[in-house]
Amino acid sequence: MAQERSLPPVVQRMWGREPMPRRGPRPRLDLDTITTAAIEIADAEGMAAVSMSGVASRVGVAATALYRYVDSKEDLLTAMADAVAPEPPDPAGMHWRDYLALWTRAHRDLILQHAWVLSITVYAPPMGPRRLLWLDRAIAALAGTGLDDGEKINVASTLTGYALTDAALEHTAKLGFPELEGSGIEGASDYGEVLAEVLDPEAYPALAAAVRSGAFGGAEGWVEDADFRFGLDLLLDGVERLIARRQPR
Amino acid sequence: MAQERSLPPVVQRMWGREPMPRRGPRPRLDLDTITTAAIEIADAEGMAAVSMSGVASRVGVAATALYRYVDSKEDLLTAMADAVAPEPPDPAGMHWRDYLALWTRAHRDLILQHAWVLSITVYAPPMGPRRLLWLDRAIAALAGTGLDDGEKINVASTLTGYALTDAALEHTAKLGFPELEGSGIEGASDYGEVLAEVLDPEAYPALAAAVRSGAFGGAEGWVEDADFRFGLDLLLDGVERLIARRQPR
DNA sequence: AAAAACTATGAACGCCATACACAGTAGGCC
DNA sequence: GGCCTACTGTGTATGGCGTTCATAGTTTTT
Repeated sequence: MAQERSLPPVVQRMWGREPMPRRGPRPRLDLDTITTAAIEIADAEGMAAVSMSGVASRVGVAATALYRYVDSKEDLLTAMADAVAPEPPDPAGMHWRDYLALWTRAHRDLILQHAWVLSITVYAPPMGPRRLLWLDRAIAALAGTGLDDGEKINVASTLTGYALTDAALEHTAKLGFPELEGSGIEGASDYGEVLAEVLDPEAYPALAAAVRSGAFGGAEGWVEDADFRFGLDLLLDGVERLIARRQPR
Repeated sequence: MAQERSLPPVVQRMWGREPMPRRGPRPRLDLDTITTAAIEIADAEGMAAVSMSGVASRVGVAATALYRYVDSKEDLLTAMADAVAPEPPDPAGMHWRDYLALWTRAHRDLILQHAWVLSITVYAPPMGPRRLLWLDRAIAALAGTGLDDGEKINVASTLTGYALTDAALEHTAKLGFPELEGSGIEGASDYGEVLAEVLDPEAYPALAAAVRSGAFGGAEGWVEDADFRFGLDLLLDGVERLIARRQPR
């Protein structure tokens, strides 16, 4: 209590609490139109194309005008990361497991549709209204399972992390590896060939064997979504087992 | 086969294949000393302090000299991400579950000790010798479980992602949230208070209830590592169940 | 009508990654 | 031994970036 505790301006604006100035000209913008413009740029041209001046010119102001609404570019990025999230799916009447599977998949698809999210540190605990709504729905879905609130939050965090991980993997698997651009190596199966070329079977016995057996084969035997469902089921099995432990009937 | 397929220079250098020039002056550097210098800077002052000129002046050359060893800063970053990894723990004689728990924990601790890793896209499939060695050990630990190679790799990927997720969470929980710097909000429990202030219980019923019940309490009832072990056990339970399905005896 | 409060602007700063021409160096070859 | 050639590190330069600051302009209050 020794220190003034107030939310930073951006957080307030994220929650729609735009300060209404009593005097002076009306603001021409609000945080929403700014983040929307930034998101459009990121969607179209990638995160690298998002610059303060770029966003500013898209909304029709000078670059420096943005700093009336955002303290730094960092702020803008976190606002973007919240604003991309749509409404979460509705858990009404669904079994927790079905819902969480749907929820995690939707989360992953969301990230894949806006892959630039991966280049923001999404790991920071959510502060914005939309991501918190997702969290709320996940917790709600776990009502009646016997888990305590802390456990519910942990489950949601773990699933969020999994959605991120899988989205990132799928993204690089589809679009190729940035490091290998222009080297003729493009897909996941080529990745395997690279490994085969570089790996010393004595130093990397298990991995070399896996590569030789074609575990990175890619196209052949590829089932849409198989990898995602694999890990997801792993996690949900774990949750189910935890719930069973909490309700031993 | 239509295209020349050759590894990019950095990848070759990561694997110790430094080109030995036949003529001209001997190179004063190699990739290793460069990445070592960069890592020292990142460890001491954070990723933001890693600039080409900074790294260059630390190794005693002009900034542009680095481009003889690295095609771009991106390249340097991926080399760094590989070079921080120490030797993985030795799986000899351990049960797969014990080893993977140890492995994942070591992985997380590694990231926490070099938190700047989180600001690199670590999601790209590993190409460097050290991270691939970690992957090799995880696969090796799963020998004799009846999983096929693809499944083993998926397990390792999922655990890697979990280590990342948890490291990021723990990092921000300890050091506070960058967005809230200078606002008097510092730990995880303050985070809960912020949420309480901002959340509308009607729009966020489950989350608001969790917050009120003190699920973000932080210090009280905090057990070292509890959150990490929670998710890890979730995952390993899932793996165990999968293995049981593969070997139904 | 004047003052006060607030907005957007334009110019400027420092930093960064990177391109390019050049100077210096050292092995290969006659 | 001396030239050629390939290669390394340097210096300079460029364009872009995020951000600061003083200023001009606009609207409300008094």
